[in-house]
Amino acid sequence: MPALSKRDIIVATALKLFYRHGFNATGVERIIKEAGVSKKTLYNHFKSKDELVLATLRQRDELFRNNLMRETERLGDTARERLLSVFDVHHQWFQQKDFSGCMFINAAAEFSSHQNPNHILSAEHKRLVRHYIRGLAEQAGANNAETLSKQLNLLLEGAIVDAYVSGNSEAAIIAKAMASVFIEKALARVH
Amino acid sequence: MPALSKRDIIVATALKLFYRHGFNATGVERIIKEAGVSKKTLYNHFKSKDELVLATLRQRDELFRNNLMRETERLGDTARERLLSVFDVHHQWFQQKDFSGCMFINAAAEFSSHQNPNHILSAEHKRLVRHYIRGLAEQAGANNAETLSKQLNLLLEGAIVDAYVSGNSEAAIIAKAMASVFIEKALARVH
DNA sequence: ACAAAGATACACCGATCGGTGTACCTTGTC
DNA sequence: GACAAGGTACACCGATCGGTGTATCTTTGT
Repeated sequence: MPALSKRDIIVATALKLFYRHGFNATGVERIIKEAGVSKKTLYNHFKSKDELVLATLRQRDELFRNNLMRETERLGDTARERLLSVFDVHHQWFQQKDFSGCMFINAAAEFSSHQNPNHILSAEHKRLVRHYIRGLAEQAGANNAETLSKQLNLLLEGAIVDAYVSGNSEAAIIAKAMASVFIEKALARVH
Repeated sequence: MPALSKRDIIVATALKLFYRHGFNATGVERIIKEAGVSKKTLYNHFKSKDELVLATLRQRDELFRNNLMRETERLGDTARERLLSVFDVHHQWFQQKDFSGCMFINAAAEFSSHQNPNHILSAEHKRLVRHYIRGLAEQAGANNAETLSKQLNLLLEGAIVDAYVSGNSEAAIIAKAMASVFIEKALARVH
């Protein structure tokens, strides 16, 4: 019994290639070649390339958020600390040599229609990340967890783009320092 | 003598299509069709599609920054005010019905290699926008114009992504409020 | 041992990709 | 009125696109 099903191999390979080279720029021929799988097998598991893209994005969302939550909780002991370690986790991410920006921002760029399932899923991913941050903000006892989560989320997005497009490897550091200002504000005792 | 040369028509048409549908997803066939121009004419002005993409991005950079500077200066009278009106200009941009995010973020997503000329030009565009902001910060007498410009730039990037991917039409408002915190800090009298 | 499931190789499909070659036609200039 | 420049239409190129059909082979459960 294989630890990885053919389907898993296909998704993992497609994920790597889509992330590295883009969606439209990656043909199914290349995916099956690198996955070591026949074209028939791919189309046995997925009705179309577009369905494969969607499955790939779903997988990425799961892997990304699981890693974000695990690492954030490893680096920070309290909810307050964790609001900041979110930025450290992003910083680590930006340093990885295969960092190619946020796959969901990239997907939104290629699938520009807001009705496109891939774009919708990208928005959903962003919503879920922000939801996690809002949870941390609530646990930390923030005055307005909703507002704080929107602020921190915006800083994260900015850092990702700056790190990727401009290659600014300290983007997360700057964003973290900015974040601390709003965290302090939101967690200050109301007097 | 035509007001617009064939070349200008081609670039303008390609700009619209690339921005709306993406680079790889837009074929030259469609461009020449909508531009009302023969394929030979296009390849008479540009050696390849990639060269057309580059020319298109250059044009976009010029148009975007000219508009940004003009509108920013129209909306704010002092340098301090203008540091904030930058966000108002972005807010207006986000409300436009043909808003499809930042063309340079989109380009970086599709041309992922940092050595790719289109990616390099995108980074250069971002650098020039930040340079403009730093100029405003200096005119306003900021303590550390370099730092402030990095902070405001990060907020702008975040707002653009949030407005586009998640369709958050108030992203610029949030970013502006956050920006004011750092502007206040940087312009406070040192005592 | 046997049959069903699933994977394989490979040929093939029409459409589209970026790009070229040819031949004609329009336009402004001297 | 001749000429060159630059435009047009259109056929065509090899390559690749996403996707399918067929026939064979390997694995799997019972």
